[in-house]
Amino acid sequence: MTRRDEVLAVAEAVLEAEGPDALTMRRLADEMGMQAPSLYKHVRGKEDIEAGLQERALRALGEAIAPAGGGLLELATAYRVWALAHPRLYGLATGRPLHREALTPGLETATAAPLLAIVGGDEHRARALWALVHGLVDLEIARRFPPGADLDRTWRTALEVFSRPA
Amino acid sequence: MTRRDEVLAVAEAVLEAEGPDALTMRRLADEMGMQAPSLYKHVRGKEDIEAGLQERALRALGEAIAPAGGGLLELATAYRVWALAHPRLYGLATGRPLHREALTPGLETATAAPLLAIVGGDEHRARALWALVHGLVDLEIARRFPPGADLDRTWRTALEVFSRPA
DNA sequence: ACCTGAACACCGTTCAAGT
DNA sequence: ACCTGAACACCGTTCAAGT
Repeated sequence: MTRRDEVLAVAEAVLEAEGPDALTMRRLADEMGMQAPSLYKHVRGKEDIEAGLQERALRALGEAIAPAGGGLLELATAYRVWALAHPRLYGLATGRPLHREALTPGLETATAAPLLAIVGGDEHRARALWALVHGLVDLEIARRFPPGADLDRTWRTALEVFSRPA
Repeated sequence: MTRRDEVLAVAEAVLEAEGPDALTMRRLADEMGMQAPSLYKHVRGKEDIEAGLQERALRALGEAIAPAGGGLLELATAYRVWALAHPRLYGLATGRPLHREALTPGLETATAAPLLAIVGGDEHRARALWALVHGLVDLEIARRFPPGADLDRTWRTALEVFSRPA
């Protein structure tokens, strides 16, 4: 556990518990018992922290959906459950451009592998499926569906459309 | 054109041209030839400005997709074109909770009407379609698809899945 | 190698005061 | 009714200085 990883762990906890506004350099420093300028000895800046959180998010999401049994429903459910359990982290990893240059090579592909596998290796269908699942999760996290909407049913309907054979 | 609407028009222009970080009270005041505290005579605060921008976004998006001919492809294309032309405004209106209490009554429903119509009035299918289209647009705006991805083809594939009869 | 205090150029917002 | 200057409690980041 390097000092940088400690910063990232604290950052993830603060982000998830109190939201992006609470994720400030001064707050992280405080949490680690140091002054804000000292953070820059362990981390390049706030962008660097966000890049690190994206890496952690992809890794965790990938692990969450990988062991899901072969079915589309299982995969989608695992995706949904993880995203709803880590909404801010999920948003950080999908709602803005990836810091790809800072990512462990192959991580992006590895995370997406279960999606690709379930559509038989067709990358276009995999992207369409990703968009569907991401859209559902994103709108649910942002509470953008109408207040009374039955989201379980929305998910079921959406997945039925996708599982219908070509 | 009330003074509040002037603020919103300036805010939209700044947001779309330079991104959310440029959207500051001081910048807006400057653009209008006044000091930052004076803005509070025309607008309740930054939240109020964001609520006003959401209203403008929904109205404009609704107008953009309403006249699209009956086809799913036309509707989805109009949605995509508008969103890509106003990416930050689109994000403001879909990437965070709606300030529903500040919205013109019926606007949310009116904006969604074309989506609902095209699936024959089935609200669950309408939400699934919205999630799909939103997911595609959101990931495209955030440049989250792999660098070389053929997004036109992704859209085509996604819409084919949806148009297949039940 | 790691940490500090002071500083710089910013934020959103409040408030007394002016016209 | 509208605008201002000063102020408050914040930001991210740099830098000289200490150990």
